[in-house]
Amino acid sequence: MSKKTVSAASDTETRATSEHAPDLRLWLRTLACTNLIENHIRSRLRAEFDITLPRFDLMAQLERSPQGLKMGELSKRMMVTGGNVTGITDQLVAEGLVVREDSPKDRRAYIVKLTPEGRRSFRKMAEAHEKWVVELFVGMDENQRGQLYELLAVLKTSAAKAAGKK
Amino acid sequence: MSKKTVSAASDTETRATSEHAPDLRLWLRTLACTNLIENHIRSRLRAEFDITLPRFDLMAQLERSPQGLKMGELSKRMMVTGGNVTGITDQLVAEGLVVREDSPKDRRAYIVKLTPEGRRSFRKMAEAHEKWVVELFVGMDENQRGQLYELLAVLKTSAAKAAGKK
DNA sequence: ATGGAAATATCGATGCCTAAATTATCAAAA
DNA sequence: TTTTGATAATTTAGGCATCGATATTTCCAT
Repeated sequence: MSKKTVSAASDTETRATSEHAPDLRLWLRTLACTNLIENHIRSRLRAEFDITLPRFDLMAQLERSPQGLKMGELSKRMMVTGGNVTGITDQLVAEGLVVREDSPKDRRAYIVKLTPEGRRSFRKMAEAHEKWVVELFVGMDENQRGQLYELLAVLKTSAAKAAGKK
Repeated sequence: MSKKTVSAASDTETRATSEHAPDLRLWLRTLACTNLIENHIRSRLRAEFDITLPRFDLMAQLERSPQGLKMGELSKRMMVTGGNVTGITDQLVAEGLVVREDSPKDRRAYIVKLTPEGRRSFRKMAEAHEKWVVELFVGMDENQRGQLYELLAVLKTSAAKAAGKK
């Protein structure tokens, strides 16, 4: 009867099987959605602004903290390791988009800030970025978006708790 | 009145500002959830089985396609580039967990399959993996999980459409 | 004060990931 | 045939990401 896998799946979710726990299927679907959107945004950022997603993300954090952030704060907020932040910051410094200033309070720490050019550059990109995101969610109605937002809050709490206590 | 940012945010979602479009906040929350869960699973896979998440994912694809998969099919299903699949497969071959067989139909292509050891090894890991996922979702009730699952289907369709054309 | 634990950032090794170029094969048309 | 174009996989170069180790500095209990 050749079920002939609907093929051309192109999708992480295909990892799920009917025997799998519903939670697993739910997780794989979540992952598939995120990858789809993230990959799309990543390639558009590259194509249209010649910037990488991690650099954009770091700049976004600084945009909303005009007083600047310490490396460790960036690391926490971006949910990546400290060594990683060091590397991304190096690149952005080399491009003149951010600066590392010595912290007056703590000689171990730096305060990272957007440069004027960095701020200008980011604002232009952020505008386009937001438009792309809106496009990607346009197939959901107002109500669905609201529900999804609330459900993800529940999930976040659940996962943070489970992940936190080892 | 110093709202004083609830701080200790530790969260990508902090990128959102009240001025941001609701869609953007929704997207950032989605991303935060995924990162939280994915990072947790990644570190447990490493700690308990000394394997990376990408290798686990590749093996998971093969587990449910016992006839084997071509490199390109793996690439599509995992939503990563072909060059990436080449590298991950190399590692798994070196570990004796998968094999590359010549395709009888097409001399350009390989068929990748789990070895008996790979299958045995994967099944043990998958069992633990599924348990972790269940733990992470335990804070959502049955109804919420069902709703989330359906809403993500809508999102996936929406995003695939928007990302596809253009 | 001071000695030890914790915090801040960086570095080095390793592996993932992409984009672009390359090699080899296939398939279909001139 | 032989050319043409597409497809399958790899390779290369650059950047992202983790982990573990290191050097400095800070904090605190003595």
